[in-house]
Amino acid sequence: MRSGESGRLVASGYPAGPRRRILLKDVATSANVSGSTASRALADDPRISLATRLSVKAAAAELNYVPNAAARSLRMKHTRTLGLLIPDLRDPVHGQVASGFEEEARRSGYCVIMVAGENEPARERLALKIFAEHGADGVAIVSGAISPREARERVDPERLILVQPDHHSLPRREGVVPPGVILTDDAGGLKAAVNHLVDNGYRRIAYVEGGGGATNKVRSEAVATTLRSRGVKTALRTFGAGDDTWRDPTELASEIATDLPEALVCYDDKLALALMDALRKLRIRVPEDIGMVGFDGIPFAAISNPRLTTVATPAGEMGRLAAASLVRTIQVGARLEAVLLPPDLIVRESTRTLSPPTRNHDPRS
Amino acid sequence: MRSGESGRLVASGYPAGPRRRILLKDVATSANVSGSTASRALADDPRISLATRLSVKAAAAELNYVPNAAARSLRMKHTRTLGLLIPDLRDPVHGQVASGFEEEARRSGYCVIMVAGENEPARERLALKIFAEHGADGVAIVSGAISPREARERVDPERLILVQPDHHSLPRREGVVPPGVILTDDAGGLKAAVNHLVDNGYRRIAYVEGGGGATNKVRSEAVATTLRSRGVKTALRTFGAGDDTWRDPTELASEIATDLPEALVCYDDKLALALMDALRKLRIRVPEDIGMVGFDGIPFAAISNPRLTTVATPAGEMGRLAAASLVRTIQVGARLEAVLLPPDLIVRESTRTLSPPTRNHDPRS
DNA sequence: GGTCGGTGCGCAATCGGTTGCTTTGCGGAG
DNA sequence: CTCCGCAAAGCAACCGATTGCGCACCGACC
Repeated sequence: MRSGESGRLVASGYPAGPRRRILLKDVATSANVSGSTASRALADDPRISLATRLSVKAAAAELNYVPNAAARSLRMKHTRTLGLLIPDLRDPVHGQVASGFEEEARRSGYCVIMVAGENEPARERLALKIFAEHGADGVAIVSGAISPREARERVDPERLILVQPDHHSLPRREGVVPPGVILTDDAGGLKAAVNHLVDNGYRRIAYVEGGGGATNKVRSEAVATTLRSRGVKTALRTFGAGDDTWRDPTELASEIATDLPEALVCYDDKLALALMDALRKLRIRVPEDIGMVGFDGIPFAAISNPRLTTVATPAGEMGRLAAASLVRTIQVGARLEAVLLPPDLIVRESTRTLSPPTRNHDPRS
Repeated sequence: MRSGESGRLVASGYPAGPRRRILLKDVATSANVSGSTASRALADDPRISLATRLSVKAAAAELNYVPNAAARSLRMKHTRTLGLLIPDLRDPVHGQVASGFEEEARRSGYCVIMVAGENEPARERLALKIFAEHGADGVAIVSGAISPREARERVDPERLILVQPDHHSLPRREGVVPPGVILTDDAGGLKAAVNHLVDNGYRRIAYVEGGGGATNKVRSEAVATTLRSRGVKTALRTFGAGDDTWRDPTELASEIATDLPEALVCYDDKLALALMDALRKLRIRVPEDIGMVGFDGIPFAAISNPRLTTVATPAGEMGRLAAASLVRTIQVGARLEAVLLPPDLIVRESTRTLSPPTRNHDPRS
């Protein structure tokens, strides 16, 4: 804001009115150099003298120059853009993933195109095509409905990463995780959860299903396996449709109420929370009448009444990791590693403990 | 999948390996026409004969042609891209807005670049610059930290829309809403909430602040005004710092507990829920000892214990509307109107009623 | 047979940066 | 005085799709 500046028109990135957008050429003219020099000056090319660089930059700032990404991308063959395909931005878990992904991408100078796939293969395929058209330098698919195989056919596998905070497309073989995948050790987390229950005297434990996907299967089996390994004789009961449909929590609750287990391990927090609400209507108290364990560690699980014991997964971290991996792959060409993140059992009020819990990870001091 | 096709290489959008990406020219060659004809054929230009159009399209499909958006944008001067600047994807309200926005944009053939501003002016300015570089055809700012004035300086106001589900940048003058803005009638919603409280015998009502922003002021004043208009003598008490900082719910709760009001109207659901949790630790029961009203209508408010009475705003709808308005402006050039959406009071368990509520909007049957 | 009119397509310019190669200019060495 | 070499900056091609303009061709009509 030096005084003495005349009323020279300064255009903004989006010129108001019919004013023409400022081009590199305008900057060049204003700095008395050619377009190529201006380009190199802005890129700090050592072949351009410092004085020239400075004056070009000054001119650019003065004119409020905004480069045209389309033109640059056309020539450069990259867009500094990442595609993020995610089922539902309203879901707390997916919101966390998206947030972490965007944050990390932004930190690395990438911007992200987000599209919601809504768990519909057709939409997901369309999204992937959009990413291709826009030349996304990398793509992350969060809990995709299409198979990893198809995904890898449609997107260069080198530039693709599959993030599965709550969705395992296939039951994994023991310890084998395909490359380019980020997921959590659901089985490990659930093992800790079931151990916690058994350690505290719970015996008649049931699992409540959520959808008929592979994740549900993984979680269900993890509960069963752990129960067996602990020598709990009672056969694991499961509630749920067993198919792809989500049962109405109220209906599910009354089914459960007919022969109350001692504890319920739920597919995820959302289900657990909804179930707690439904059970309350039936005057069934948690944890007095029944124990409750969720999965995901969504924020509200920490302030529900009772506060929910849950297996918390690092959803935000998964998003961040995905973006970071993609960027690294793009920039140094290193192949994406598979990552298996450990979840964390957070013991709260929805399960009673015989003695005070040895570890309480609840971040709410 | 006709038989007889030889093993011709079919490239995908992202060719695996070193295979070159398919260009329009390749399609043209394959269909024995020029590039210009191919372009026109794919655009269904009537000047191209039907037969040619068909054969070009067949070739494009066969080769799995994916147009280069950068090249197209460069020439066409538009990108079919919308920019969405939003504070935090993890927040349930913002997630709803983002979800609605993306969905509607997608329906109209636009894709959206999302960036989180984290309530920091510097990040928001950067985001706006990114949108400009990428040539976003329209921009929506959700609850921006920068002033509407500055926003309109940085983005062509014709292409900008301000969405304020939970953030009023300025206390509005009576009934005057600036153009290009979508917001909710907070005052009206809160009026209904306070009326509900007064109608049901609540008198000593307090407001709990959330941050020191203009929204907080609007809401606080709406409560006060309604209280006065109902002839409730008790002066409105408010809890909160009065400045930009959010108080710790536990701390807030103990302050409230020293002289318990009959009901608390909270800045938003998140605060109300956190407060309910904190009050529970102090053995204060809702609604027996104190009534609770939230604001926003986030999903979890419907299954909290007790279920929260709240002023629900149509966050998803605001997002959808923003995208739709932007698209309409872009396509037909109509100036954006201002929209004031009515919120909806949902009476649940956190406020006791003298008689059964006349209307119960709780969607959970 | 020549010209007119219309249909169907192709040539080449264009969008706005980036970059390989070349040109300019200047100081110092021969 | 000429030549060499290097530093600094410009020319022009290029990225891939779109589009104004013009050309070729064909049947029809005078």
